[in-house]
Amino acid sequence: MDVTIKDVARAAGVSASTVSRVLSGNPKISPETQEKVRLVLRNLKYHPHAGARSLVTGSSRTIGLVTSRPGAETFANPFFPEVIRGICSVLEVAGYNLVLSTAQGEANQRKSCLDMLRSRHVDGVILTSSRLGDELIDALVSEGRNFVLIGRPADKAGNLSHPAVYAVNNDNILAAAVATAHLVSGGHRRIAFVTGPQHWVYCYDRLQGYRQGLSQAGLPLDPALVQQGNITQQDGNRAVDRLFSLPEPPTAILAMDDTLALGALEAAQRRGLRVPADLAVAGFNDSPIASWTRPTLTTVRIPVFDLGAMAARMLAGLLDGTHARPHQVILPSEIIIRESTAGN
Amino acid sequence: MDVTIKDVARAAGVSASTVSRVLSGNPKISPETQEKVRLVLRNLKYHPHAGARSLVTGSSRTIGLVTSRPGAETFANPFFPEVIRGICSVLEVAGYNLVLSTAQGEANQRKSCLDMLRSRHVDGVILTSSRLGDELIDALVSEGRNFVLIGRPADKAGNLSHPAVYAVNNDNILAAAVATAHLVSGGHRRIAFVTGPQHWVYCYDRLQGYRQGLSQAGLPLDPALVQQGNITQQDGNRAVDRLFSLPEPPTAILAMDDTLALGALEAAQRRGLRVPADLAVAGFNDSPIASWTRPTLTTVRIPVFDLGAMAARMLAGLLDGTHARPHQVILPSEIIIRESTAGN
DNA sequence: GAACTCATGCCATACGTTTGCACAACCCGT
DNA sequence: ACGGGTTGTGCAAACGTATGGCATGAGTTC
Repeated sequence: MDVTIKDVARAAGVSASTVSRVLSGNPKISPETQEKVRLVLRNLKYHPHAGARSLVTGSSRTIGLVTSRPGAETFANPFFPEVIRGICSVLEVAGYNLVLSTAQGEANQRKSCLDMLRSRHVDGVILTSSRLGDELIDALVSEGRNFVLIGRPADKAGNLSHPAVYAVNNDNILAAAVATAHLVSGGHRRIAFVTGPQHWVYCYDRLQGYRQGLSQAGLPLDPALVQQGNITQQDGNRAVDRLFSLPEPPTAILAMDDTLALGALEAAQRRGLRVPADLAVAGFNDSPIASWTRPTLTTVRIPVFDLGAMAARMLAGLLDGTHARPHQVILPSEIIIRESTAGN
Repeated sequence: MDVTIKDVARAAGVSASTVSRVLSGNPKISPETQEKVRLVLRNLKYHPHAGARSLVTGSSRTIGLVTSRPGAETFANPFFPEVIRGICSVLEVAGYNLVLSTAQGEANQRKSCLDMLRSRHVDGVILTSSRLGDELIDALVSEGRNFVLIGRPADKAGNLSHPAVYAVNNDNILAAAVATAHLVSGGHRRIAFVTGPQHWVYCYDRLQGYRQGLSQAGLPLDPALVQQGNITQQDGNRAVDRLFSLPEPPTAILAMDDTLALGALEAAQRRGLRVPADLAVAGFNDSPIASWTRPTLTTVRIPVFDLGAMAARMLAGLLDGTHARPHQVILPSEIIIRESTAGN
């Protein structure tokens, strides 16, 4: 059997409570006793029982991670491992473990997340993305749970919905507007937008940014130029096919994800279009592939590692009571201009 | 406060033990009582306290994941997210949660892994890779822990070390030998091998496969043609630089990872070499980038998702006592021949 | 109607920890 | 010598759950 705090107490000739206090660094224990207990702790290779501890303290030094992005995207671009790396880099020094939800699908994930909190008693949760009118966020708020969102809490109409929710995000609207402006500055007047499911806030926001970019340039929005699908290469292909069956095809495509941009690039070249001469293409995320395509791909770089690290830092601070700071923080993104839009 | 099993018992007019037995599906409870209790469980939104449960049962329906690969590789290729996807796909239906070790560095990870088992009482562990003479494996074996290795347990000399350890792997030796044979069949006689740190078993194995491939073709092994570094693009660059400062440079390069192959490709082209005419290049892993390079990259495809799923399946079976099957399973890999070796 | 079986559900205990409270020992100033 | 404060340590209760053994009562058999 495992060695318990009582075994240590007996071996050290003190009471269990004393051992517990030594463990928790309680200053009211005399140095000699501390030494004595510490020695025994080491000799007996004592390891605290996290379950028992959480039973009485209510906390488990554990936080949950919900990766509510669609599976295809999750592994197609480096978002997922990068954000985890960022989170771990902070959590390691803060002394928390990370529990992953293994659930797939919206309803399952919502259930799984709430379960981590209610049953497994994780101290808090990080969500890696949000939906318009996200029910999980509603539930977490109404239960008063500690959590940080990577993204932005938005209602069904796309407006900021829970202003008190801790969130870390990049300004997707601005980023898409900047990318659109970049294409405009290349002389483009008919710019298409290829996007994913609009229930994802980040998809929605990037579309808003595109619209904003157009209107700032005084360009009309042609609904036929907005192509929506899932976030796969094949959807990128399809978008190009549809766009080029239009009476007046676009001269530039802004895709809300590199995966889509890749698909668009592929389809364009298969059609014999020269990129960027006949069609400019830009993407989002600066995935490693973006610098290997021919032509290389213009894209918006998102600080994914920092997004994760900041979220973890906020959550850890929140739990330790050391974070009274702003509820929402925006990290800067950066447009990386490469050959696929070198049309100036 | 949370609703406990006693609250349910009181509301249902039964004892706590009865509720517990209903929860665990004990057949000695009459159907009527079961219904009554189930109703109250739902009404009161009861959620079991995992900590308390693990305190008495010793198990936590949780398994740990140790990602002992170097950070650079972890996020450069899709190995990490893919293997997690595979693991989760199985664990979700088996009803386990996944705890990630957040530790970095060998010693920390070893400590963190053992800690998950001893303190957090995870029921088992999956290791995503192994070292020659891996001390973590020794420790796990000597403590009699339940774990599955993705890879192969090897001693300092590279020989199979713990034959009873559950492991799932692809045959890296064979795969590298096949890749080497492919290059040989393209007429190459001077084939270089670019590899990573030899303390990783999979690096070591792929080197063995390369040697084996050479000797099967009756070719000598020239130590100068074996370049070792870390697993980054830059190391791929450097390898080419060194290889082409040799009096007799190679006509083909086999890299043990696509990241290295990418770096090699880049450096070769910067030197004005035509690939594959002047230099053939092949990699490992079939990362998405491999089909976007010019020329596209020949590579060995590893069934990463299946590796994860199989490991999870073995571990879950092991814990439920339903797995008496083989201790070591080998999954097939496949060479994907593309332009970068189209030299026949 | 007694003895016996059997299904059903309760009691008590155990799991390993933390923590409020009590208390013993000591020091200090009077 | 005495009261009043410290300082260090132990006692015991609590956290929420699972489970072996036992009590209860109904049904069965002679």
